Amino acid sequence: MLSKKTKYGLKALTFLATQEGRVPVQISEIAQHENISQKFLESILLTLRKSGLLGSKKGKGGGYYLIKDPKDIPMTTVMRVLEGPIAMVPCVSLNFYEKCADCPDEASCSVHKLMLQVRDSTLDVFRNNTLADLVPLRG
Amino acid sequence: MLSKKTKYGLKALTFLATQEGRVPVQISEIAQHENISQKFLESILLTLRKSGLLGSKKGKGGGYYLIKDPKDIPMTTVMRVLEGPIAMVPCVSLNFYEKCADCPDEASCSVHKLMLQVRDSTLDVFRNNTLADLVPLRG
DNA sequence: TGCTTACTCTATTAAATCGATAGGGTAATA
DNA sequence: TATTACCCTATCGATTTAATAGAGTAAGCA
Repeated sequence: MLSKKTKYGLKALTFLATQEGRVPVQISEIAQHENISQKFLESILLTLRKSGLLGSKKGKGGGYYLIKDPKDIPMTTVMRVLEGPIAMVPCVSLNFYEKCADCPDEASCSVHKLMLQVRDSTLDVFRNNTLADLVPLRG
Repeated sequence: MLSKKTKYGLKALTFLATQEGRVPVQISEIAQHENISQKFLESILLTLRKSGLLGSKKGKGGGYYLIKDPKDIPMTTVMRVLEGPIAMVPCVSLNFYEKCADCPDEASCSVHKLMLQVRDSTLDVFRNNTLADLVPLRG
């Protein structure tokens, strides 16, 4: 299951990507527009800022804004920041690898074999999408 | 994350698929061979039996056995029984569809758009694998 | 019949995670 | 210097997960 944190984070990023230029947008505006609990969104935007995807400006006229062009933000990066590992099992994770305690041999593990394929296909999707691809075309 | 329930279930099914014929295998034997808590495995095997993937035999010489040929058991079925929805979000699920409470329009939802692609690619993997494909070749 | 084996089912538990909320702190700006 | 709006910590209830305990029941065999 995709966590609400990730879901809200994606929506917030998409919303910021639709803004003209890099004008700071207030948390309250994003929260209202996307139907998100404002306080919860605060912590999510904080995470995104710390990861380098967003910048922030304090005081009047402040808010959050994208640092890079949406076209240059691959979904692999976004997903790893928000959701963590892309793989369903640590033993097939590229960035969060961990050996299974119970499994004596990865090469002959049926779960490993299957989950490797899932990881690769999911990774393909995220690599082929940038934040710009998520923005709906305006009619 | 893949739950341990699914992980253990997959290992148990794979183990049963390596057995000659349809001889019942005791829970204790599977648990021991795959390093799984026996009691936990019990409940998993029960689920698999109720879903029609496994048969069971009580009393002496009893145990669990595959009902169908491993080649005829697609991973989509197995995953849905053990893990539930394949989609990461209910609004793109084929078998467990549910509308998002917060999202006014799926067609213009960035999360929906992305997760649809992930679902399709993951589904491809599961459709192209049967239980037989998970069994390691014996050297 | 009676004993053993091994599956069946319910209940309980501890731990972890999730989603949300509360409330004060602090930096920047007009 | 007052206001705005981000920053940070703590807490909380609900849910889920993984595991455990223990009693019940059907099947086979002597």
